[in-house]
Amino acid sequence: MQISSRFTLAVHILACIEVFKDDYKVTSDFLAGSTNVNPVIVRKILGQLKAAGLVEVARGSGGASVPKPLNKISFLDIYNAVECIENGELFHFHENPNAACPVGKNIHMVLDDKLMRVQKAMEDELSSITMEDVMQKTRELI
Amino acid sequence: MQISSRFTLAVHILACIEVFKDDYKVTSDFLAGSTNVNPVIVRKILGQLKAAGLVEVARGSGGASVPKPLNKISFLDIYNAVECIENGELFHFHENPNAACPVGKNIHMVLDDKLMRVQKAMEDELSSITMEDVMQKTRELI
DNA sequence: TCTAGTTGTAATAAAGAAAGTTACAACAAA
DNA sequence: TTTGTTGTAACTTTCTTTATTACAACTAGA
Repeated sequence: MQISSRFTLAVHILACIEVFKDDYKVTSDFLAGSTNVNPVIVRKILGQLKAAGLVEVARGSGGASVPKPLNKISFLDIYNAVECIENGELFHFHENPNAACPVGKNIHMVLDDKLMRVQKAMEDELSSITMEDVMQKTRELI
Repeated sequence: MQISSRFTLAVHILACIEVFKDDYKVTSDFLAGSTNVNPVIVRKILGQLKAAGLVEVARGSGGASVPKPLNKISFLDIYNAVECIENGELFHFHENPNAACPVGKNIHMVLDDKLMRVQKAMEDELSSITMEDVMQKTRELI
């Protein structure tokens, strides 16, 4: 199972806001045009980013902006903002293993810390990448 | 989005085979009892593990066994066996970003290597954990 | 050889998540 | 007041996961 495209979409949106901030009012329709995604979906993601303090959205007049320095916005911040993971756990466990079986009874105790190590390795790497890195490479390529 | 429970299920199944190998014929029904999962699902996962060379399953007479040393079976082996990820990519990208937009045109070039770093960090951690670690802790707890 | 138990697999259903779409009230600036 | 935008609800479509039933193919042992 893959991590949903909301994450790459959110990064794309933040990059767009930054690239076009001086020349355009960056509305959900504008962003929908660049991402090729439905404007309502864009607005939902903007809402999640806003709740996490990663964007500001002008009600009524329209347009989004980024209120923080880009090197303070990590991929982990974005991931946590848009990827609503149950209990914050990356791995989904099969429900109700048989407590009458010595393996079933202990499987959670055995695996939980190991799965958490894997999740943490991924999150650590996510937190090492920022929107500043994205913008640097984007500007190189433009 | 979470990684499907097939992974934890597969680890549970391998642990069961190992714990009960001397005392029981470990059939899909037996495993279904311990995991509390439908026997057909268990057989599907056994099929995937078999295709990856991680178990052997006796056709007809029934029963599964592990043909490799447990320290040679990493979580990454199991993950790759059961988690059928599209193109092997952890992150799902939004389709067809607008090539007429400077951001949309370059978003893949900008993100692909960064996303791969995250995926690799996760896979490296997965490959550092083996079924031997699982069995050691399981035996401690039993 | 026959029987009993098991595997492999197809077909189908049920449930949940993701993404698209339409519609519209609330809002703010000109 | 008009115009364009946001926030959100409601509904749909599509896809994935898991469950379930059914059964042919298979093997060991009686």
